[in-house]
Amino acid sequence: MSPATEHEDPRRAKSRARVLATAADLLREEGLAGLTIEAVAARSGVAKTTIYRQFNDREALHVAAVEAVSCPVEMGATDDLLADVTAYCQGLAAKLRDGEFGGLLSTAVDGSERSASLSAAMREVSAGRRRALQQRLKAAIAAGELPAGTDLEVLTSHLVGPIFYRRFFSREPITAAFVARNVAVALTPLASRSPARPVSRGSGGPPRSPR
Amino acid sequence: MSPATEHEDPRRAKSRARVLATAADLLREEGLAGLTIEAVAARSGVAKTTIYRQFNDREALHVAAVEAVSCPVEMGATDDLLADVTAYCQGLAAKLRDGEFGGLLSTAVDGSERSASLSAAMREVSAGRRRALQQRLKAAIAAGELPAGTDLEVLTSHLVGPIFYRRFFSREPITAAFVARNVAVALTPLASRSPARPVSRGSGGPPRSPR
DNA sequence: CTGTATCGCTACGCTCCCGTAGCGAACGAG
DNA sequence: CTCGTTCGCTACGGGAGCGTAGCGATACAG
Repeated sequence: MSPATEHEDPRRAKSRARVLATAADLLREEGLAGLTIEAVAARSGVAKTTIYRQFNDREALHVAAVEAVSCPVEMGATDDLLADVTAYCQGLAAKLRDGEFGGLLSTAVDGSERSASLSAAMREVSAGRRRALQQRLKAAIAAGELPAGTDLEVLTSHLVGPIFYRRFFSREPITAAFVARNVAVALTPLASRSPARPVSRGSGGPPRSPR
Repeated sequence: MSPATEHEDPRRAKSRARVLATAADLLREEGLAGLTIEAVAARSGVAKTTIYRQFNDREALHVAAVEAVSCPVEMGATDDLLADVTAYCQGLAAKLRDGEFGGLLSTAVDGSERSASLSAAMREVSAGRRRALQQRLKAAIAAGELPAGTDLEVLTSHLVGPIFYRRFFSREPITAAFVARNVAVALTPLASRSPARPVSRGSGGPPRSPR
């Protein structure tokens, strides 16, 4: 936006940080309906006028709040593809479960339906989060851990799609066991059968948390 | 609720139908924020007071609207598992793409985060929609089209999860080609290799609709 | 035909939120 | 130290929406 990273008045930066943090809290606690400029002002201690000086309207604030919580998931790089990907998906599941991320995302889903800028932000945040996964899978192909013709688009969908689906639509608990099974089923038929690791179904997590 | 299906005053039923239809329209067009009793009254022609006589508050109306549009997807029962499931998923994708269903669901995602009753409604609608798919897959196991140990929970997640993920999170277009590839990748490694149908990757839909 | 349920209408008090304006005080940069 | 920016504060007019109350008119049931 501003040409280069110019010196920004620290007061301005501090205000914005507090506003964005408060906005995220409000979205998480009360949903899209709870994000009002007045509520943000009251809770953050930043004056309403000051907020309007940095954000044109509620939507701009929402977009900024979503972008600010991009929430990357770490990706290991061992020689064990299944372990790396499983760890990644477990990390993603954990962030969706109890982080502030899930509550925030749900508001963005509704907002994106009718706001081009929010929709774009969602697309970007989403793509950015999957990038690490994509790269690991590409490396796996290069290393021969996955067949050359593997459809990465579909494979990543299989890995992360079900987690989101459970979290926001079917609303069943995302157990570690489910995530592990999900990854195993997606990868095992593709991976060159390694001799030492049969990847039995249902492995990986606690033996199946009852509820 | 009422003991048996007692005779309901047709006036009451008609009011409710009009209110629910209008509520769905409003949700689709303006999101969760657009669902106000006053707006429903103004657009539906049903008086505000009448609405309050049947729905306690905005949330009750939202729940009822979501339940009313349960939107089942048809499931074929030929002897071709891949074809049946692909058709099902294409139908689901179509409803999410351009039906009123997608816009409605997005509002329910946000609402479910903070409303137990909406969350329950989502769970139920979700489960109901998948039931046909589950049954077809179970029949496939019985018929030997799928191995006995198949994890149905994970498999259905692979089939429908990616479609929802694309629609609401990554916000990429859900092409027929993608759906077809998704189903093929999920089913092919499991299905007993039928002699006549190699299921090449990328098949099934129109050769890849550009946008 | 008669009683009852439901309707639409109007009006009300209340709360919340929007977005803007003008002010003096406080802070950071040079 | 001085200048310019940013801040917090107060105040305002206006618009929506909530949920309730009371009214006569009307459509259904027996």
